[in-house]
Amino acid sequence: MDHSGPPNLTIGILAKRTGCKVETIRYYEKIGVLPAPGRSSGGQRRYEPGHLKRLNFVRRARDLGFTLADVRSLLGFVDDQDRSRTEIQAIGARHLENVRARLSDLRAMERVLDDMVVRCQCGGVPDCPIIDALFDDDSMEDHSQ
Amino acid sequence: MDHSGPPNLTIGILAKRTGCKVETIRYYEKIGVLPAPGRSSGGQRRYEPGHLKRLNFVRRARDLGFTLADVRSLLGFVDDQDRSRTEIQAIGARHLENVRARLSDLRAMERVLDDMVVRCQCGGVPDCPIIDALFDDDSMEDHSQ
DNA sequence: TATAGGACCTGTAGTGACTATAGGTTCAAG
DNA sequence: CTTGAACCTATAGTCACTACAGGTCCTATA
Repeated sequence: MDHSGPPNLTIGILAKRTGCKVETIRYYEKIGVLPAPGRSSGGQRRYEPGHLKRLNFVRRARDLGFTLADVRSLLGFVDDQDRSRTEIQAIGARHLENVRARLSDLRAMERVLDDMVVRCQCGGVPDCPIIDALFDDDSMEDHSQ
Repeated sequence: MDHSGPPNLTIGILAKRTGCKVETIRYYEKIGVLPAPGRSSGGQRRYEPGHLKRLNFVRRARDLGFTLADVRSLLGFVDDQDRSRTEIQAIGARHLENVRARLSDLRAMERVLDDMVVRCQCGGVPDCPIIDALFDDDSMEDHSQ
């Protein structure tokens, strides 16, 4: 009748709830991003709600393209609330810049690729605009920036 | 007075001309993307203009985000001109789709990050919108799409 | 209670596309 | 002939996982 006991969060359930793979969870534990949980008598991992919350944080940050190093920093702020909060903004802003740089690269790629694919009604390699675009010097000289 | 001899393209010059690092060029040779050049009497690589052209192709394709596997395929078309040219377009089109998917992911990231950073005038971790956004469930539920 | 089979365990190796390092050799200018 | 930059090979490291091998545990059903 006592169902207030431990929620018996196995690694598989945690995986399902967070969208992480089981191996990834073990990997996060190994590299110290997720604290080691308790174990069952047979040695299997048994998690608590805090783990779920933290893993969701990690997954979400990763989805946003933060590196694991960034994630570690961000978790540092969570774990040690006394650290400067402006650093949090700095990480966010720095990452936003990264994302915007990648965006502009990708937009340039899209433009060139679209051009290539649309123009490609080629009758063979010697006249293929895709191949040509890659061999010739003009098309991509500085898409970065 | 004979300056029609071999252009003495060393690996360093090739690197400078293509924007590749020396190590990357040796790596491309090892994995078979760039053919092994001749050697000097002392065993150093001496390239010919064809290598420069091919390496430029590889670098440009990589810049456009093609994988090395794609590059290998594309070079296959160059090396064996009898293969179906529709495959070239297929590779281009498939890659364009990839690029567009990455673009839409990045745009979603940008939106969320910008939001986070702009709103972050936080006075500490407990109220930091960046940290909150990562802990709470709502903000990012499906940016992929 | 026995058993089947899914979930779990550890440890290691592989992925992609390089990059870095160590420890040595060659080349070309002065 | 010497100096030092550029080259050589081979190996290990990077990031963020992913996959595999070879085993153990847990639990639902017969």
